[in-house]
Amino acid sequence: MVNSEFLQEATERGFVFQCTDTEGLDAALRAGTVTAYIGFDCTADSLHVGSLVQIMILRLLQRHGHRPLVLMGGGTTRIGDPSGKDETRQLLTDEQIAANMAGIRRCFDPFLRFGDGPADAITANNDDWLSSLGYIPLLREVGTHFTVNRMLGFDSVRIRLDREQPLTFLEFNYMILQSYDFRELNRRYGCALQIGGSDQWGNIVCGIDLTRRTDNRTVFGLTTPLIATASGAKMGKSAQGAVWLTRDRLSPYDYWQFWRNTEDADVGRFMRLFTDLPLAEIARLEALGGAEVNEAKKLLATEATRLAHGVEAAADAAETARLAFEEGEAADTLPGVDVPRAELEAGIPAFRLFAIAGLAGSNGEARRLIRGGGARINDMPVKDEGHAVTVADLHGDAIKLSAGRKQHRLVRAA
RNA sequence: GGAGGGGUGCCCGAGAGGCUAAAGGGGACGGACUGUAAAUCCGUUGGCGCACGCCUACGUUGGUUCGAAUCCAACCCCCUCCA
Repeated sequence: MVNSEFLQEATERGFVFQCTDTEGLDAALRAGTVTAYIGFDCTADSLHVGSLVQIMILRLLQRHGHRPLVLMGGGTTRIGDPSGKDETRQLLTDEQIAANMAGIRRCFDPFLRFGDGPADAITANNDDWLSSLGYIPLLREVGTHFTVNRMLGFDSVRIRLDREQPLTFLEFNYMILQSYDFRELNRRYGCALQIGGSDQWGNIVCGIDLTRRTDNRTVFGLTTPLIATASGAKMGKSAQGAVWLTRDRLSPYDYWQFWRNTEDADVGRFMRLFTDLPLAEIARLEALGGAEVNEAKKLLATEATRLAHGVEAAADAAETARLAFEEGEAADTLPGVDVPRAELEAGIPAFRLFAIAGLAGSNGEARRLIRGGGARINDMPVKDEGHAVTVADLHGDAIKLSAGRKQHRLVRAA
């Protein structure tokens, strides 16, 4: 039985997969402010919804008065975490890592409050301590606490070995460095909890052991479940590709659409994980049957978009979608592209325009889209892929392009 | 260091001189049916203003051939066993 508000709500909302010591953690959470960290790889310059569970649990932690610590893996990204990957990752240059880190850091701003207060979120970069480690001193000081016997038993290692995929010695050391991180964060910030995806279990447990053995301090680990859709697909793909959290990668409108298209069976679960809506209200919405779940999906979409992009962008996205799908009108807030007026006056072949608008990845793909009957201009099906689109097609100041029933773009003359 | 096996499109995986832009599956996209859902069925799935045609692509670089993903050589990488 858990009594701390945070752990209780985290459990009810579906954030908890495993915990190293539920009672101990619960007691610590009740005793005072707990600092908890999650590490983020700097392998891309933005985060997508695959990391949203981690971000949301930090947010929940902060809502309950505890302190989130975002650890940027500036150092560990130079190694590459083998967990959950069946192939060695391409090594990144230090410049790429630095650039990625800056991009990722920005993703947290809408979700967490950073500052100097007791429950304000803070960031750290493990490159600050990992890069200056000396090999021999590290082996002597930390290496003695790890047995190869045990390391070989970890899933991240075992999976590679079983699949006969290579695991380099570089990657093999990842868990040692992550363990070092936990101990270091405990020393520097009093961090007592590491949270991570379920594939991080082994790495987290190692860190707990190391901290106990060398510092005689008790720290805790908590993992979140892997989030898949009800039909079993990995979550986080949209027609445009990955569902990024930043608007320069994916517009708030498309972000809203991603949530709007949630499968029926996932609505309740996703609302619990990805919105701040009260559990009682979610329970009510979840009970809606048949086509009524669409109301719940709209709320899910608007709430999730509000968290990532703000109230205004969320309301705009909801209204844009309402006009497009319920009134059949093209709101001028639909994502769009500008095309030089002169080109439009000269006439642009339809297939070309769909590619320019980003509704097709290449001219050829656009041609196929048109041949397949999935392309519309101003809601009129396109029959001729080479048909010249001109200023005469402007409705108001824009041309509405549609790929399929769901993807719409506006083309404006500039 | 030695012996054997292997590197194919987004992924898995077949192909073993021309019929191969490369079977099959998955994924993705489009169509039908719906509720902007799922399931199902159908279609599409390298690039190019794409009827013809040209270009790029079966680890890399060369070679043999009228013709190579397929044969040869060297190299790189991976796996297994031995040392």
